[in-house]
Amino acid sequence: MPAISRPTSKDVAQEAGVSQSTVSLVLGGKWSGRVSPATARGVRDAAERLGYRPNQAARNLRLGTTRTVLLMVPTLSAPFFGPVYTGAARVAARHGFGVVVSTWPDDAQGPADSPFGSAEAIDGVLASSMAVDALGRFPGTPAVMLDSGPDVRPGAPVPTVDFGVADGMRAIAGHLAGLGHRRFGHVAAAVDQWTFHARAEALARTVAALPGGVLTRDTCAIDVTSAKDAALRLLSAPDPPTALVCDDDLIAAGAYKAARALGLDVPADLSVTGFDDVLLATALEPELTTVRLPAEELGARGMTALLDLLAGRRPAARVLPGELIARASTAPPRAATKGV
Amino acid sequence: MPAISRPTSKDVAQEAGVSQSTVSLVLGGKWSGRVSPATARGVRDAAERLGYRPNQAARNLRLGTTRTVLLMVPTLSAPFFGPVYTGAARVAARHGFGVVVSTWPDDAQGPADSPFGSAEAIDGVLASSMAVDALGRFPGTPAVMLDSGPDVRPGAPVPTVDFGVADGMRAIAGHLAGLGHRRFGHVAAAVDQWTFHARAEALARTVAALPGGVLTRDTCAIDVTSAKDAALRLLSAPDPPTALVCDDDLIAAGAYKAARALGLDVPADLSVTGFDDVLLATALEPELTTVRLPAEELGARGMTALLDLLAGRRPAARVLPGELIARASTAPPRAATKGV
DNA sequence: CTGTTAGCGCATTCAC
DNA sequence: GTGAATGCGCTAACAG
Repeated sequence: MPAISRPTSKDVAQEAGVSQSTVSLVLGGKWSGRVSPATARGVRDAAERLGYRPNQAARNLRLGTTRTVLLMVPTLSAPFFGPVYTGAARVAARHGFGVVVSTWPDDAQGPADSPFGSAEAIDGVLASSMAVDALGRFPGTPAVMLDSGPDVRPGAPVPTVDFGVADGMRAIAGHLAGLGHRRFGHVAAAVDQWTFHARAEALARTVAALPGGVLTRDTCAIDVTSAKDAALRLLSAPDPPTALVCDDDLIAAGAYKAARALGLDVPADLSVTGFDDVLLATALEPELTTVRLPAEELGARGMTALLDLLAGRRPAARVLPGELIARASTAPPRAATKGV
Repeated sequence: MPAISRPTSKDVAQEAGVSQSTVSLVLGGKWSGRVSPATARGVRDAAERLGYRPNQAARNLRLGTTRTVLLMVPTLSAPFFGPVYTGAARVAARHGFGVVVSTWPDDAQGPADSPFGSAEAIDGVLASSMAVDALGRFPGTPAVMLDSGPDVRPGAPVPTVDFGVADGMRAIAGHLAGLGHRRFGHVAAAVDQWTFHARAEALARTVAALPGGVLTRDTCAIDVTSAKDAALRLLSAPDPPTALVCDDDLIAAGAYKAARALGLDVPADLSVTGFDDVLLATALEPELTTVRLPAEELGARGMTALLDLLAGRRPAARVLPGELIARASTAPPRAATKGV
């Protein structure tokens, strides 16, 4: 006795008194002029009556495609990835594709990490903010890397879409320098991702090129408490920085807290900048000067590239510029104001 | 001439000079005492050489299970769902299951909304923060509803896991009342979800039961600007509230902004409370009094319930208590302090 | 217009 | 110990 197995197209065919292929045609929506309206109607009714739902696994096997792509992100707890998904899903939907998300390395550091890799049947993968070798889980699967830096490996590189973080960081430093700042503190994220390395390097170069420019640096995890501590260390140095350049908006929130703990006013006594322009940036007081990264466009462009790849085209690498958003957390340093 | 089709187990068999079933046994890890070590080794080598990856669609079809469940959430842009995923993925991994995420209604409001519903082959669905009829997309699929309120439909209801939001709201109101507040303003989320209806009702009842209690109410979208406007309206009334109870931490951030715009100090002139206890709560200044909702545990319990369901057991509905986290955004009202 | 047939790639019986 | 045969549910040729 079979258990509560779901009805198959065969069952529908039997119920409707037709053959399986007719069912497939009707339910597949391609019966124009091939099946009589009456029969089609009967098939639909039978399917409805039985509560028939096609078996996706069988469909996928037969078709050789799932019209589904996987978006791999390092974590879902960072607000940054929501828009990336939205952008990707939007263009995917336009092409009849679906998007599912998964995290890697697994948010779930359970003892029994999935033994067989991903059980997903997918047509391609979009990997955001991770090293290229993350694709090792999906050898042979068409892939596009997002926010992971250019693929420098020889041979056939994976297409990439990145932000112009170096330019963004230069814009921040230029903005601050224009305000009169010379002593910068970099509150850097202690995260081994391309984007943070690129930010650090761009800032270092820019400050080095600035006459009288001085840069100190401390690192922290991307959370408020850790960021506050790092900012505190930077600010406690003799001859402390007049501007704190933070790798992330959340880190900037920690810098705010450090400033308050030391009785410093932002921006009068200390300028603070963030990066990413997430919701938090305008929730803070004063509102944060930061670099807006077009996260949704990253997802959209990435998906476009992946669909191109699936269609046999080779998309070119792309860089999406960031945009400096000057708000209320930056101002001329006290010394400079005094000096003028 | 076939294109770049991936190698199949048949190819591996040929390469290794054995039969398909031997390949399946070896790669499936169940060859103990059925295949000679030498043969097994040969198979592994051949698979490696060819870069063989089993076809998941075929595997899923044959096995009748995908060991994958879908987590459906309304949006990925809200910080709340990251932990839910983490909790769900953790217990899923422990049972050899994977979790993929999808949003619904689609974040991607593209013109061509996915015509065939989800193309995913899944064993079950975990639906968070949505109405029961969202499950209409997956009729017959085992499902558990999260943070969606009890399933009041007769018959075989869907198992649910919820937060004790009513108790949480009562705790907030009680805390504020204990501080001496009597005039409350509810900055409510204009979102048609069970959790917000429950919050509104609990607050209304509690204030109504409070001698001298007065409640005004305004609604907004869950974003800073909209929340600020709503708070401003509440605060501009004659005889304004001394405490603003916000439906969400982000809304509380908007309330902070409204207070500052009116020259009111939080908490001296105005107490503000949030809900959820997301990262933002401690990024704000002063840190926010709020109710912590165990989001990760919601995911974990939900997945446990779903796995029970898949195993043929019927999990009981569960309610996870919230916890009042009193921080620096609440204090006695001026009038009360003066009165003492 | 409709039914019959074949096979997608895999895991699993059952012979040998 | 290993190979041949079978069928999961579906779609797309091809007959009729």
